Amino acid sequence: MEYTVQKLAQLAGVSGRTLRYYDEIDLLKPARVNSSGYRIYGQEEVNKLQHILFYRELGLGLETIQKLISTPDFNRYETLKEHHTQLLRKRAHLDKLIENVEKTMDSEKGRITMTDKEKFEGFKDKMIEENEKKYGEEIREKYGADIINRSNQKLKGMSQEEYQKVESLSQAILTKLEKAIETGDPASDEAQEIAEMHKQWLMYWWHAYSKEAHAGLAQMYVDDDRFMKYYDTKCGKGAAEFLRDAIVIYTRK
Amino acid sequence: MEYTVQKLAQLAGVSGRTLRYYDEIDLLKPARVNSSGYRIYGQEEVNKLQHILFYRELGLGLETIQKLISTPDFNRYETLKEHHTQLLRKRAHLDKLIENVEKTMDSEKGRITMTDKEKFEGFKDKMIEENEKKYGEEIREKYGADIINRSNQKLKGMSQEEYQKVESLSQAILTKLEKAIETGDPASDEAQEIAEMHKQWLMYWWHAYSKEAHAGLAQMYVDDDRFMKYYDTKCGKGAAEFLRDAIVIYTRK
DNA sequence: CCTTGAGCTTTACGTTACGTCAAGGTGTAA
DNA sequence: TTACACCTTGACGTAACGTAAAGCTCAAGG
Repeated sequence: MEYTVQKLAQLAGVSGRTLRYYDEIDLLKPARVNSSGYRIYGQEEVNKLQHILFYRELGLGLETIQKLISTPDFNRYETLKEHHTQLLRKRAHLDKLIENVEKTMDSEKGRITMTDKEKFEGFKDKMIEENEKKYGEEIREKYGADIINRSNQKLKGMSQEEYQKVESLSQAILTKLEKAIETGDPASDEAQEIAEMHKQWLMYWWHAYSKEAHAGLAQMYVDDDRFMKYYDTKCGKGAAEFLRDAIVIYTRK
Repeated sequence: MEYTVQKLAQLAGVSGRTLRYYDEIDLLKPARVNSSGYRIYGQEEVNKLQHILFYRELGLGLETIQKLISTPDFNRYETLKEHHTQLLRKRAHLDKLIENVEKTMDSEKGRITMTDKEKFEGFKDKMIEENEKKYGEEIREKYGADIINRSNQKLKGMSQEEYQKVESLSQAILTKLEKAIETGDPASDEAQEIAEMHKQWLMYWWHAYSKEAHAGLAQMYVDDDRFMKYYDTKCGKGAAEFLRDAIVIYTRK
C-alpha cells in the first residue's frame, strides 16, 4: 500500500506539514518521490511513523526520537530514564508555580473581600481623615467649611457601586490626561473632554458646581505642591499645569 | 538613583538582554535615554520591574503581564484564575506523560531482563515449537528429519549475539526485498544480492548448503500459503514469487 | 477538450523570551 | 593615549510546526 502525504497524514492523525517537516529534518523520509515530486510513503514508513508518534506521545524531542529509532535499540532505557527525571523536575516546578499562583489568588481575593465588607467602610473613613489632614485646611479656607463637610458626608453615604464609579472616573481622567499632554494643547478637544470629566467628578463631591470654584480648584492643583506632585507623577511632568489650563479654558467657554 | 542597563540588571537579577527586550516590546521603557543613547532607569522603573518579575515568577507570559500592569488592576483575579486552570491542565498532562513513560520504562526493563535471561531461552524454545508446528512436517518430508533437527539444535545452541545477527540479517532481507520488487527484475543485481543474503541466512540454520535445497525452499515459499502470506504482507504483493525467482536464478548461475 | 477543485510542491515568515555573536561607539582610570 | 569595561543596534538561532503565497498536478464532470 502506498500513501501520499495527505493519506498518510489522515491515517496517522497528523498534519501534512508535520510529514514534510519530518522529511526536512530527515526524521522520516518518504519511500520515494514520484515524477511530479510527490512524496510517496510505503508500509515501512507507516510503521516508522507509528514508532515516532509513540515516542512523541511520551514527550520526547524529535532529535532524541531520531537517535532512538536510528540507533538499534541502544540506550532506550537510559534515555527514557533521563526523560523521566526531566519530567519530574518539570512537574516539581509546575507544583511550585501552582502553589504561588494560589497564594497570590488568595491574597487578591482577601483584598477584594476586605474591600467588599468592612474594609470598604474603614477605607472611606481613613480617606476622609487623610483628606482632612492633607487638604482640609486649604479647602476650608478657600471654599468654606461647608463644602468639605458635605463632601465628607457624601463619601460616607456612598455605596460601593457609587464609589467605584467615581474611582473609575478619576482613573479615566488620569489616563486621558496622560495622552492629552502629548498634544500640548489645553484647548484641544481631548483636553476639554477631560475638563468636562473633571467637572463630572467634582459634582460627585460638591453639592453645587460653579465655574469659579472649579477654576479655583484647578489653580490649586498647581499652587499646592502635593496636588502638583500627585498629577505629575501619575501623568508626567507638567500634568497639573496642563490640567489647570484645560479647566480654565473650559470654565470660560 | 539612576541605573544603567547592567546596574539594573544586576540589581534585579536578570540579563541586560532581557531589559533591552522589555524595552523593545514596550513592557518596560527606560525613564530616559542619555545623549549617547544609553538607557537610564529610575526608581519607578525599578518598582515596575519588580512587578513584572513577580508575575513572571508565576509563569505568566509577558503579554499578559503587560496587560496586568498597564490596565488599572481590573481583572487581575480573573487572569490569575485562568492561568491557574491552565497550569492545572499542564500538570495533568505532565502526569499522564510521566505515567506513560514509567509504563514504557517498565516494559523496556522487563524486555531487557527477560531477553537477557530466561526469556531468551524461552523464546528460542517457543520458536522451535512454533516452527515445528508450522513447517516441521513439510520440511521434514522434503528434506528429511535430519535437517530440521540440526536446525533446532543450532537455534538452542546459539548465543544471543548470534541470534541477533541472524535476526538482523533476515530483517535486512525483507527490507531489501521490498525495494527490489519495484524494479520487477529478479535477475537484477539487487535481487541477486538478496538471494545471496538468503543463502547466508540459510547457512545459519542448515548444516550444509546445496543449490537444489535452496531452490526447493524458495519454491516452497510460493507453494505454501503460510510462507507466501508472510512475505507478501511484509513486503507487498508478489514478494514470495519474486524471491523464488531471484533464488532460482541465483542457484543456476 | 477544458475547466474546476482538491491536493501537491517549495519558500518563507511567525511563534516565545531571550542567548549569543558582531561591529562599532562611549566612559573612565592609569 | 591606551586599555578595558560597558553601551548601542542588528541579526540569527531556538522547537515544532501553522499558515499563507505562488505555482504545478490529478481526477472528474460538462
